[in-house]
Amino acid sequence: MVETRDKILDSAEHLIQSRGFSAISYRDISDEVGIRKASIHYYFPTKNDLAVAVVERYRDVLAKLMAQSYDAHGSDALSMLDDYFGVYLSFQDQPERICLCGALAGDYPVLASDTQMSVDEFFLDHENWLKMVLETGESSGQFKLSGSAGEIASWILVSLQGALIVGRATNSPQKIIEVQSLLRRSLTAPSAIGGDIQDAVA
Amino acid sequence: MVETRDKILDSAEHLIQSRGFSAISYRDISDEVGIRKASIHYYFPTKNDLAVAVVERYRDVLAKLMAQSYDAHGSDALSMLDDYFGVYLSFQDQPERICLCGALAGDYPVLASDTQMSVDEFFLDHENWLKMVLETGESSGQFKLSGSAGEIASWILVSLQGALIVGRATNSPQKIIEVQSLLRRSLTAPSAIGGDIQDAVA
DNA sequence: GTCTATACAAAGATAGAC
DNA sequence: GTCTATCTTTGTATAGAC
Repeated sequence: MVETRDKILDSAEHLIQSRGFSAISYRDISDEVGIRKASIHYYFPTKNDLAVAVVERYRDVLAKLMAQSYDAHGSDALSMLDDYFGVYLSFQDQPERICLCGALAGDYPVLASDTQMSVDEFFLDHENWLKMVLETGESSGQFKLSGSAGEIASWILVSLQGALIVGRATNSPQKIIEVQSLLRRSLTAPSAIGGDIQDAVA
Repeated sequence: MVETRDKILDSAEHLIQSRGFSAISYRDISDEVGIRKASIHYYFPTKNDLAVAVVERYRDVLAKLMAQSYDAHGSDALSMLDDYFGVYLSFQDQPERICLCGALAGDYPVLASDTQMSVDEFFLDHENWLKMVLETGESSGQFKLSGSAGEIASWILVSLQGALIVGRATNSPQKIIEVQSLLRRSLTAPSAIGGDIQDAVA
């Protein structure tokens, strides 16, 4: 049986992803869950309490996914990268939604400080994990890095977050696939293959 | 002398950039401009009217910048690209702000349809201009494209927008410089220079 | 063109019955 | 735990005087 608390979190999560934190209300959530506004306050006294809980749960889900990916193929950086891309690919059949923390980052200055901290840590989690993946791939020879692992990790993150946000506004969900393809290429192709070598040397 | 209408637009613009569209009110603007709420309604009857006007002005400013860049060095793609990067670099000394249309894209589903259209067109303007720059650079040999010009134009746009949004949330304004450096490298370096060639051939 | 005044709806939040 | 009822503030928007 699904707890009321979880239903509230589910509703809040997707409403924030779809409309943004400032634009949603206790009324929106109570309509969806089928309870009264006051009942939400029982679980989450303030809107900020709700925000923190939603982000923490979201962080955990993603952290588990990343940990599982590492367990499954911790020495295969390309597979881990593809697992990470898969998270963003899953937004394709929910074109109204973007990453929860991407959405909250849009409202960042109006969030309470503990919500800000959670969002911040979400991004750092991902950057650190991606950095590990890139270093693994560089060691194994799968990747050829054109900059520091940390910088490229950050680039991957912002590219994908940006693709979700801009892609939603331009009705182009394929942006995510395109970005993934280009990122993959720039990491795996040391370029200058075949006919290009002459140009590179010249 | 600065018109009241322009003061309102100035205030609305930076408030949206800083806090997001849903989070700002006529009161916020009236406080800043020093007039009454009702006076804002004289110029912009509805909040949506205000949003459209702010976006249209912003679009025009950027379109003029891009046109000027083309006039100044229409055959030097690298200079045009650096001009474009300069727009995003200018956010470094205003760390609370992001691109107006990046901010509005975060609220996209709750915007009225004509505001949505303007935001959409803003992004298309930039993609098209970047595509032209990339094609120019490819023709002249300045750039070596690892995908279609359109795809890479989109990638540049989403990378920079993402860098602004995530960079604000992680207090890392240097993300913008890092992304620019990596983008520039991936466009200008056919990689495999010097010692790397052996690896590429192997 | 800017103001005061106000209408009306919606917001977050709390008290207290059940 | 969930409800009804209510408080208080804030929001968008309008009417009409000056």
